Amino acid sequence: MTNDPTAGGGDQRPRRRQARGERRMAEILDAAAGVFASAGYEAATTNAIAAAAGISPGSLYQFYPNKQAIAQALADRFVAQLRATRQAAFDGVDFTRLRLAEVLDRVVDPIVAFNIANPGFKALFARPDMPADLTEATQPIQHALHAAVEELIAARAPDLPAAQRRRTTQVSMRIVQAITPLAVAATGAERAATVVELKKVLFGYLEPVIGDAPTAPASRAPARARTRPTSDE
Amino acid sequence: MTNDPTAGGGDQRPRRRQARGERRMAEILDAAAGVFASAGYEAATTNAIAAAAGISPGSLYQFYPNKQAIAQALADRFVAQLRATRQAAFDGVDFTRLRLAEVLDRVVDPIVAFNIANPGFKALFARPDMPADLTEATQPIQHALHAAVEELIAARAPDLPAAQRRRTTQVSMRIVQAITPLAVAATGAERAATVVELKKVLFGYLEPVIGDAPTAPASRAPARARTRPTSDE
DNA sequence: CGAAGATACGAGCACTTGCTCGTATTTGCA
DNA sequence: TGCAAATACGAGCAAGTGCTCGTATCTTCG
Repeated sequence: MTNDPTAGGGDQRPRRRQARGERRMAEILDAAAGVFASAGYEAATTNAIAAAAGISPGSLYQFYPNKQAIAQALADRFVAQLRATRQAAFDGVDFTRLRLAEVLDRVVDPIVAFNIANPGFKALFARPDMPADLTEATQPIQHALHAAVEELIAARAPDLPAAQRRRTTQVSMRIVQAITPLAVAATGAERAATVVELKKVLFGYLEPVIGDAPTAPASRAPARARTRPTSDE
Repeated sequence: MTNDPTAGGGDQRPRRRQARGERRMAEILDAAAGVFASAGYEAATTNAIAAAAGISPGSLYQFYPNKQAIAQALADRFVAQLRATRQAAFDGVDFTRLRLAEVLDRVVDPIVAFNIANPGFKALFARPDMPADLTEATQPIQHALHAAVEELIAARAPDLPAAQRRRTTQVSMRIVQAITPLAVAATGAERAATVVELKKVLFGYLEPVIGDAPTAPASRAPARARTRPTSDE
């Protein structure tokens, strides 16, 4: 996604890579994820990333022109994984035929799992200490997630005014963003209990709005909510 | 609070200040609050703070020995205000005799108002890009808040297991921390609507735990919850 | 008044950061 | 095998940071 040789008209030819080089680039991203996760974007030094990857600073700059390009490539990698996660959770599922508790299970669990599997993700995306253009890279997927959630709410509560629906969506996403780190930081039973709390919060907030019971009969043909295509990507 | 001449046995005598100097120190903190708010702790430069305060870097260091001391003094100032806010909201109030909706009004509104009145606060306390000892400065007040909330929950739900009570407290506070910035960023009706959403979230989460109705009869003598002294400060 | 100390200045020091450059080694391919 | 390109190195540069220092002015108070 980042090193497409045909992309970027303004750039010089993006240099032929050997298989070894491709591997190095992935290793660098792995190292960068760890360094970003534990230090944040600003505090993470390129020398530290190079050291973590087991190479010299000069070698690092053979593959990425600057620090931001590293973060960008890492962000692209995260975005791709998150997109896949989102698709697995949302696409092809008719949320009008599930109980709210089931909906929450299907949506929350993959998100938590993703954050556990990718420790650097939150550090890179949720921290406020990064250049604006880096934050922009995350916006497509943020928007896609927001749209998916808002669509879910619209399907179950078609009469909710648009402004209120937007607020409900925004608040719900903030809740997930706020509580997920708690679950990630915990382990074992405490982590599971935290996830349960997260779902309780969402249930208590959303139940009055979109109801607990399915809004569509279980034996009907697929409702429109699943066939409406997502607008981005 | 920071420059108590009798405190800090290991330090040299902390220099006699003229009234002018005291004013300068306050001006420096005002300037620092703005710079920290817009740039974050790491990105904020001492030269920028000095410039914002209208003085030279050298003059700045006549009053604060280093950058962290500035942040520390600013944090102390915020903590004092937040403590006053918390006392006004919690002390002398018997939360067992109020409906949950009233409890939320009494607790949430001052917190939101405080965050609106002190834009630098969140920048200094909620950002992850600061030294650990700086974060520690915020812990007394964080703990006091946590204790106050946990006590509130304990008063209304005495049978809740301690571990669950702690989780409920932690999650509730995270929710406030996550949604409050949304309210601060909004204005007018949208801000009010966001605060309403925040209270809805808390109500939906807490109502199954601590109930909506008062847990103590309205005509009794003051219950224990208000007389138990707070342990810190 | 006059001296001690508080306040003020701003060039610049010591250090760190992202990044470069000259050079050496390895790989792919004819 | 030979050679061009890719990979690798690491000392060190330019810029930016927190902070210092020598010096000058202003306040306080005997």
